[in-house]
Amino acid sequence: MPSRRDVIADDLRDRIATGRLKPGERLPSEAYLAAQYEVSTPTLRSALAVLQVEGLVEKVHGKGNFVRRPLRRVTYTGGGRAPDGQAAADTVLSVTVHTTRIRARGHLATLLKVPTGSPLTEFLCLGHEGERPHSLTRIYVPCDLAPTAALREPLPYEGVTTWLTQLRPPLAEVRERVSVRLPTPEETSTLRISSSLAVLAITRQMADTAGRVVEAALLVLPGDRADAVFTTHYVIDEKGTEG
Amino acid sequence: MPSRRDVIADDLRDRIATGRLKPGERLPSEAYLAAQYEVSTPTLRSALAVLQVEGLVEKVHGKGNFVRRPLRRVTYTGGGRAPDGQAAADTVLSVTVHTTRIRARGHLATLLKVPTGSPLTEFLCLGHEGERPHSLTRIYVPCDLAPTAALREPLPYEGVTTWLTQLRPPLAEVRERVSVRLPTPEETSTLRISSSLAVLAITRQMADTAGRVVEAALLVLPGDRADAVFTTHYVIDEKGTEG
DNA sequence: GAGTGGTCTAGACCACGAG
DNA sequence: TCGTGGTCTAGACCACTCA
Repeated sequence: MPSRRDVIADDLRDRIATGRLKPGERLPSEAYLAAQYEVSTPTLRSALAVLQVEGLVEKVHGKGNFVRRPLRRVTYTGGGRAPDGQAAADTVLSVTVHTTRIRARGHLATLLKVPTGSPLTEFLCLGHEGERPHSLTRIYVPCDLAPTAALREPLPYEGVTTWLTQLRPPLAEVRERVSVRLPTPEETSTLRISSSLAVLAITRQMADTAGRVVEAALLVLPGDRADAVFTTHYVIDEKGTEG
Repeated sequence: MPSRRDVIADDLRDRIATGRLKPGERLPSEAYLAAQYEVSTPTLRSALAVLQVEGLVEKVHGKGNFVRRPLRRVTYTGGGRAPDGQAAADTVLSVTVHTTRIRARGHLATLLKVPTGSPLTEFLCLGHEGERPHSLTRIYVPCDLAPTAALREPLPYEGVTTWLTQLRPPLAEVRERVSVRLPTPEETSTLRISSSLAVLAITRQMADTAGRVVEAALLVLPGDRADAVFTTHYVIDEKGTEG
């Protein structure tokens, strides 16, 4: 038994898909649409909420509801580098918002495998595509490993990643954990997304050949336009295959 | 300015976190809670909706609202194998629901890099944890590569993965794309999840040393209890590092 | 100030589950 | 049958945007 909400959402979705409502276009007011569909405003609004979490409609308080322009998808490349061998994420405009020294505690200390209270350098990076932010990255590096220049002048994200490739001992392993969750209120405002839009959360650990964790990173990407790609190469050796 | 919905959601969340409401316990009725918080039922219900998408509360029509038991997290291991070198996902009870022959078309043909209309074998697998389903996997293999036994008697998921390790030419690359989206109505009922709970969708391509795609898989995992872990090892050679 | 969305109310009626 | 949640209504009042 389809609810009125779903019937209306389906109809509006179809109107958008067929171009009768164009990207960027403002929808009729909620009051008008409610009258058109012969439902109350809460019912119409619940239909719009469906389209909102689907990323098809954007609500702007005081202005109206708008058909969202199709978003270019953001692709995160796992393994610490992009397919062409460049450092990952170097093609996006990325802005380092903040570089600070903090002390490891709780989950962060566990991730970096350092004692609680160890000094860390935090890089807070906000990725942009034009005006819109599309990624929030918090990178943590043990202080003795961080480039000393980083604290004098903010280092861009690319700087951190390219610097990592020059490590001694060299980088040996990247471990990335991907999960889905709702954004925190802070992430909601920073990324300018709806609080009901799930995000792709990636926790990255990078270790050198000595087994030391040289970087831990927490990445947050909007779920409606983010992909993460991981490529594993099998190496043939004398005893079989290895991931 | 915190809305009443958020105030109520925060309070109930706290009651659950501190154990004043225990896992599995039934909440007071919505009418009772609405009276207790001095709000109308729609307002109270919107607060419960918040907790529902957070996975803290489960609504059961005709019975009541229940505190969800903490779910064991499901970890998908990328790269085609689990950390111990075993085939991935071999520790979960996995059930092959269906094995069929279909023909490649659209996105699937692109994924497998075969012409439209090519015969494929589809393995439809449902992973379980006890009574609850926790993963839906659709595996596609070109028919000439699929074990002929597979069509006589259903092959379990483990069978497919172990069989892949014995390929000639051997497996050379696994490429996995992770994204977030809302479940389709079919996935909602198969996985028994809310239609508003985002899922982790993984598209996997496996190629042999000749570059032929020997398997494409579409995995769907509930976002509230699924993680995916990817590990990349850097191999040191004479000219530098390689992912 | 006019028009928009954001929130909330106090009910109504229906569908489901258990006794 | 009774209590539960599911859906919906008709309207109120507030907050934001823009002329």
